[in-house]
Amino acid sequence: MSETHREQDGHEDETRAIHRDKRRRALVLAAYQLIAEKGFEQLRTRDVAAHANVNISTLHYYFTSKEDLIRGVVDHLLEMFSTSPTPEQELDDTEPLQQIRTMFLMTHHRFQTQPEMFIVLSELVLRSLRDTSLQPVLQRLDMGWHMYLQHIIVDGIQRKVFRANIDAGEMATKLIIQIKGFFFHRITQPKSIDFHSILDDVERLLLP
Amino acid sequence: MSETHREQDGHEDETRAIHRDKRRRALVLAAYQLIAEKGFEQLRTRDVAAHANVNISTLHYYFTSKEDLIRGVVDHLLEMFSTSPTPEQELDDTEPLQQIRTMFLMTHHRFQTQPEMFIVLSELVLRSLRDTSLQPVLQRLDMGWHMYLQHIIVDGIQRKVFRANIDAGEMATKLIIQIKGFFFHRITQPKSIDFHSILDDVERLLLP
Amino acid sequence: MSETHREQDGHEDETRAIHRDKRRRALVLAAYQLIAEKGFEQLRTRDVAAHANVNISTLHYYFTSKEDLIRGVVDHLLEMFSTSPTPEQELDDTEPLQQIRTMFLMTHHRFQTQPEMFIVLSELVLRSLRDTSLQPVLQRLDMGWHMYLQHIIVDGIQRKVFRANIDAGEMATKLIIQIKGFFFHRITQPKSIDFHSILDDVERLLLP
Amino acid sequence: MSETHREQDGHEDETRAIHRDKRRRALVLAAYQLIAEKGFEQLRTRDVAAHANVNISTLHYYFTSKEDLIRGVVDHLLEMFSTSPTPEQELDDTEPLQQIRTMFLMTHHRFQTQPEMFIVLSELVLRSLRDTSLQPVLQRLDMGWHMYLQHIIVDGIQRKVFRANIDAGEMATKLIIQIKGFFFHRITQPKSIDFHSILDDVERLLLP
DNA sequence: TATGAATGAGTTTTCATTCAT
DNA sequence: GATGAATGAAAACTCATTCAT
Repeated sequence: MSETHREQDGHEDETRAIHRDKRRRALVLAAYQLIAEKGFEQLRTRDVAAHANVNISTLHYYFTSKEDLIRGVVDHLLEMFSTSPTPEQELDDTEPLQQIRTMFLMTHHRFQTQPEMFIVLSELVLRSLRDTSLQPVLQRLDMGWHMYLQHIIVDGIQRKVFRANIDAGEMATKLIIQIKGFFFHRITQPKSIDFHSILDDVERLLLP
Repeated sequence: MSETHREQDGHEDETRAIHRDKRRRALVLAAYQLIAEKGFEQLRTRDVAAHANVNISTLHYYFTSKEDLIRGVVDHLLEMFSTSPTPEQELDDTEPLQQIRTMFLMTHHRFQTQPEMFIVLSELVLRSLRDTSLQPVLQRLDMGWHMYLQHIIVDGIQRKVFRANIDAGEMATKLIIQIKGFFFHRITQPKSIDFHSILDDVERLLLP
Repeated sequence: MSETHREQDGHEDETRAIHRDKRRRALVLAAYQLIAEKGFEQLRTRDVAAHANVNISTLHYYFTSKEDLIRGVVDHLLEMFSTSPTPEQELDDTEPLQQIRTMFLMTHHRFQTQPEMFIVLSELVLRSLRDTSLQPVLQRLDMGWHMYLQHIIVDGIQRKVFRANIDAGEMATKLIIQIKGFFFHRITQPKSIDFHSILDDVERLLLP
Repeated sequence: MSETHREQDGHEDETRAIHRDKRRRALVLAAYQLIAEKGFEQLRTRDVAAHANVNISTLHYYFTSKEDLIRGVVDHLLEMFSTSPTPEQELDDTEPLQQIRTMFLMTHHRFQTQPEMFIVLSELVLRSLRDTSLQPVLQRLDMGWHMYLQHIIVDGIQRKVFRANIDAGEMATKLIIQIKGFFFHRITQPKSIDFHSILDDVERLLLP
């Protein structure tokens, strides 16, 4: 019987898939924003549903449980982090130092424009202390970042732009620590330091 | 019944005050440990009471509310941070560089022996995003730390041990950021870097 | 779309009726099996639909409500009970004692091969305590059975195979009670007694 | 401190234990009656709490879960069955036949006065098909009954009141089946047969 | 005819808090 | 001081049913 409507079904399936995706996205986004706003401590499925303008049952139609929804948020966050600031294609075009700079500044730009990203990430970091399933996810995120930086640094050493005696892996970690520290410190001391000052130090560490 | 012991009232008051303090401490400690273990998200007053071996009503006898108990935890944490690693008296005795080193190593030592302190602190930092009453508390904590470091750095500059062109306040902030970053990074990447390597960089930033 | 096939409407109606019946049957059967498996307490329309490989909405297209579906199950059960073991046509051919025996053994055979029938029936018996609409249905089922047995017994008495002083109606009830008791006891004590032993007693009650 | 109130505490503890028991009993009784009234299918913790005149939370203060409450009902039912109709002490005093009779009549009397007992028991029997933890409980109940009857029958055979060629164990089972069958049949056919008629048959089976 | 989406009303369970003793 | 008892409000989750297509 479905065969008589095959072409329509195809379209309908597509439309439905899109609709489904939309709703899921809306719910994940609502959850994401509420986590940023209130933390996991005050995250309520009701609020999420309300923010997505759907009934609480609808939330459970798309996500089997609160944890399932949170998994959706984690995926969303990962996606956000993986999008813009890893412009690998430009690796050969630009000077290594400039690349480091760009990366720092892009990250900083995201602090300003999308602070929720870092808040939700921090919430997840603390949560990973209890929820072991988060650990590999966060480690992969760090690793991707680390590898990207290490790559640039190795390149810089080879080009003799950076000091020869740098341990690239260690240095990459140090850069990450600088950024994490800067952000985490910012939460309590929003105006304590200029990000460029950090960047200057970083350059000093890299250049001969 | 207090009437039967009227003469001893003075002593009893004292005893009671001590007892009261003991109970409060026990409850705060239980809460503190549970926050470190499970985070605010999973903090339950019943669990706190159970860990302190008292009835849940007893908890509410000593703390009017859960928030009141958390305030107690904050005070406790502040006390812990203010105790050992601010040996101000030794400021003149020692070399500034050695003081910086000692401070870094003492903090690191606390990471190892009392990781809960940093976990609870992190939980509070995130919580301060919503609970504004925490902000001044955490700012004061940072400030105390900052002033201590700034003091050493100024001293180091005057003694010409440190570079002359250092902005002492900014540098103090940078040191704090290094430590915060190191700790926060540790949660997800426990074995990524040796703390001494960070310390080496810090020295390089300070020395001429 | 039905307009495009207008001429075939007659045939289609038939096909549709058949299809409709198929679907209903599939749903009823799924419900029947799930009641046997999990009881009314755990009967879920979603599970029924899933077992029949249709969408939950499809279930509601064929049955206006859960209760409607259950009515379908009752009808199905009644049909099952009315099919085989009432071979009325053979009544004159066989010896009354043999007929009783056959009936007992056929019922027993159904215990073994289709235990769900008796489980679902028991569930319905208990349900009839609350759902009065079930009462006449179950009473009719019993009555049919009773009349069949009574018929045989009367015949046996007339043929002087059975004792003359038997109250045929009462005896029929007693036989039913034996079977019901045997089955209900079996649920908790599956291996406590051989069915033939019961049958022997029954014969003793009937024969002079 | 508790030592100063030791005697009072003792009394209080006692009073509390009594109170606690009362509440638990009230809740179990409410559940028991609601199961008899509506079956497990319609058993709601809210209704139970309402019937016991307590808040739903109070129910959960005394029973960790609905299943826990049901366990309480099972215990209650077991207690009810174990109380009156096992007058073992009179075993030697009375004639075996009279004992059998008494037992049948007492059971019948309970049918009339406390039909819920048998309804709840039947609900549990069906539930035991899914909840295996009920199986040993119900088996023990049957076994106790069985042993009691077997005991009487053996005694009757020895006293030459009963037929010599009786298999006491089997006969005990048959008697139980008669009673179960009678009860279960009664649900759908309340007025189909006189219990004494069953009893007469039983006597015929036992006596020479 | 069939279904994915959506939901209202309810289900058990939890939890901070209060009360009487 | 301390506690067992009790609870209102809310939590996540469920389920039969409806609706639009």
